[in-house]
Amino acid sequence: MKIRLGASNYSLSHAMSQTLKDSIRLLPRGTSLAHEGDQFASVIIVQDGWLSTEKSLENGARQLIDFVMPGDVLDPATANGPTVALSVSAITRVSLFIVPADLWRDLLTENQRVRDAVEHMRAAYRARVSERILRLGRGDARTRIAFALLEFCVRLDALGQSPNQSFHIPLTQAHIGDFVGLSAVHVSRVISGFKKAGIIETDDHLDIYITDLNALCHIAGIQAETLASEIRPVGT
Amino acid sequence: MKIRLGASNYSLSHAMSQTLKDSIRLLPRGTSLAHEGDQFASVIIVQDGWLSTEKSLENGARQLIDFVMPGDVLDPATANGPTVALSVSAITRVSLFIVPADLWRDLLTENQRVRDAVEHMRAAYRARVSERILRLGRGDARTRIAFALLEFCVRLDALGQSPNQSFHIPLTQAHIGDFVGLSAVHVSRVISGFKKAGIIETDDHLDIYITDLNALCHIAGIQAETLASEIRPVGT
DNA sequence: CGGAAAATTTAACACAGGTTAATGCGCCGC
DNA sequence: GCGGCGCATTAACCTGTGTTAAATTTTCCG
Repeated sequence: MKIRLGASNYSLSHAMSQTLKDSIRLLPRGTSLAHEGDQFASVIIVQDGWLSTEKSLENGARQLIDFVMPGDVLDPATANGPTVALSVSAITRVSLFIVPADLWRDLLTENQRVRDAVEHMRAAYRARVSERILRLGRGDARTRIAFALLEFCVRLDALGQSPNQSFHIPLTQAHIGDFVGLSAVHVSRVISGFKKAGIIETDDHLDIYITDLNALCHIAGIQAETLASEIRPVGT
Repeated sequence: MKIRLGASNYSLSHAMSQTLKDSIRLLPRGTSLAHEGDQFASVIIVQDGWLSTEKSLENGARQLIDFVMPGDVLDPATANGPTVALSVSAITRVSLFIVPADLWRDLLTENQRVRDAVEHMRAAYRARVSERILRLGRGDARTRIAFALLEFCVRLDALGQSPNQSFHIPLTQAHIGDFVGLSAVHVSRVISGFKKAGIIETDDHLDIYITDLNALCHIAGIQAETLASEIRPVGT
């Protein structure tokens, strides 16, 4: 059996394949996989579709922590073993592996190539999150949204889903707001502004086409090359 | 030789000890270890003192991404190999190991116990960062600062440096502002408010004593128990 | 096709927190 | 003991974004 990690597929040992067969799942859009505070001692490996991870404040305000895309590994463990700190749900229909923690540990132990791939993806995750924290803490609304769009573009590009800066994101503007810490209303204002300034165009819902990449990078506060090389789940 | 990871010390093989001897450093406060964009292919293991990791926007606004405390491992790698995405500097005098990436990989490969300890610390890191992103995106100033104080308290407690909610942090209010995405002026306003409300007391610079833990947890939007168990680098 | 529900857009108003600047305070070096 | 400097505090004013609500457009589904 093959498993997708990052942009590559990995063959597994026969024994591991047998064990993992049972952990394949196909879930409809909207499925909730875990809630903050749940016990959940597994790792999720997305093969197709998007998941979101999110947390909420007591007043109900929601913050999306990350999107989990095809090839990504989500390990929701905290320092407190099986208790998870975030909620996980399916933004689109997804296919994924749900791999029990001990099995995952075995897999990492037995397969150096997988271990290296996972290390690489984690480095990409940390870099991505650092960029996002910077803009959440210090960027204004335009900076945050511009960066989010560029992040989608780069990550989808690595999946071959963003031919020349045009790509689809399965999100509402409310999702984007919850991701960058803004109200949905303000997201609308900012995106309208980008359209009027000729920086992006949209079809339909959120089929986005970046018409002025340099302007968007400038607003986001990053150079196009830097972005791709730091953040992208696959080497160069 | 022994090395501190999390709250425990680990003995290394003789060969590894010999190799690591050369990587011990003792650096004065203010030393800069790496800058955004540098090439830096090593992992840093702090034995004593605090490091900060930070990033800046083009307009100069600074955001602290994390504090690296004794026993913590900092791996600044991005998806792009040796190019780092953040700046690292010494907030206090620090003693640390600077371990070249390939050596670090060998260490993880050869020593399962170290690997498990590192996994555990990373899970703690991810949980901590998720909590912080939530408050950066959706919390107001009081929530963010209350949470930061609690985070310090819990992390220092795990190091035995926070006897009954009183602890020292080697930071200015400007540091705190850069950490939680607020101006130094507003940090002052909020902290004064906490003092007047009888929630915390301070000596000197930033020797903090949490006098009303429940109130602070309530403002931060977290239960005291949850906080400790998720975030803390050492098991329960 | 039609009607309801969801998502977006726009406008008006409110306020949390930024900015600037002035003041105070403690510490250090000489 | 004195001057200087970094840090904290306080006040006055301003602005970016939230909130609410209403109008419009799109999507969904029978």
